[in-house]
Amino acid sequence: MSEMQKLLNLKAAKAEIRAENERVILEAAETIFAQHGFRGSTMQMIADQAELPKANVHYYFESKKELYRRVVEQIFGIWLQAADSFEQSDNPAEALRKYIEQKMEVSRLRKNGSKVWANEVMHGAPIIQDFLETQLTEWTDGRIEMIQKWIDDKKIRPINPRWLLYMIWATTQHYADFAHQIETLNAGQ
Amino acid sequence: MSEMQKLLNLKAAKAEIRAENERVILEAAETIFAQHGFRGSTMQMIADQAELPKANVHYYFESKKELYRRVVEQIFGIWLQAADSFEQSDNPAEALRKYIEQKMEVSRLRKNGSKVWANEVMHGAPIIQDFLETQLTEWTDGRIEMIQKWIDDKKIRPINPRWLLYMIWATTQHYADFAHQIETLNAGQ
DNA sequence: AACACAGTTGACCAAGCAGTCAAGTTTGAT
DNA sequence: ATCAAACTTGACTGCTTGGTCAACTGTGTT
Repeated sequence: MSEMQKLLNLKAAKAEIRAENERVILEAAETIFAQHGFRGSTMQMIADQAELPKANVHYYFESKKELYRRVVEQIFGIWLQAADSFEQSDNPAEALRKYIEQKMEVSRLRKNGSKVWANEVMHGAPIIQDFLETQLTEWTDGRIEMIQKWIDDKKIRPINPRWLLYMIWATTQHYADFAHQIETLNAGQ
Repeated sequence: MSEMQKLLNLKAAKAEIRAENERVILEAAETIFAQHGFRGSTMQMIADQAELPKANVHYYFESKKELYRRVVEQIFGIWLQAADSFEQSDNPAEALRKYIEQKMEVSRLRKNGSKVWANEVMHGAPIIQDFLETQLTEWTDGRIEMIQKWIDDKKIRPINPRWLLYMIWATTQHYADFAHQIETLNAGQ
């Protein structure tokens, strides 16, 4: 084994421990933050959920705020990924269906993430304001242009594209954020 | 002045002070709880917003939980009031239009209340679970029956009535809960 | 003037919490 | 066997915060 190889092996092994622990902690944090909000969550709760001592959580994430930021960033990444499925297409029905399906899928599979996002935005987006202003704004403007083109080409009925997007977000998000209310109401069925 | 009259005057004057202070505190609490969530809000913040000493807030409301419960109950009252506008009607277009208008009005005028409600439900409705199970369930089942009748009478196209209601709630609520995101995205216009 | 009683308020306390620290353990390299 | 470096963890600390309390004020009654 060369010097370089050994060093790389060590680094790789350590990096794996770090990566795995960070993953476990992020997942636990997402669950706890979704259930109790930022202030309602304690580092002890997150540590218990991750089955690690509290001090160990602090070893990997400097502060509660830093951990929260990482959780929100991760969710925004998933959000953007789903957004990609709204791909350039000449067929509005297919493009919209794919996008809505994808959003519903995220709502189902990443319920906790959706809740954390909703919480963050509802409280004025103190952490992710820059995402809203840059990436999300750009993406939205692009899709609005696309929808407008469909309208100009008489492929769909005239509608305010912005409001259409807001309605899709509202309905898909609702199933994650208000899951509890919906489950309670559905229970009698 | 009779004994009785005097006593009533005194009681009325005192009752007014109490009523006014409770009103001021409830309004302040709604604002603070909407901005910071339950755990994120402190009694000191609420007291400052109400322009009263903290001890005075505790004089009128025994505990933070009690104050929060009162805020949420108040919102549910307003919610039910808006729900009344979905009155028995043979005209689906009018009934739905009125209801949606009313819900949008509540979202606009009682933004804080809507946010507190959303927060409460998102965290599993620890305080208002009984409302969901009784009053809200009854109301929902009634409207579903009404919508189903419209469908049976061929007055509207067939649609799952429950999902229609969920969609209305989702979209109207969205404008209150995600106001910040929407304002940010609209800013470029 | 004396009293009763609702309302007001600054000072205080105990519990809970984020974050620290120093003494450990593990692992792979030499 | 020894070392280095990353990782682990129980115990501790200072600060925040919900809630209490006792002294005080204002008002209408006798």
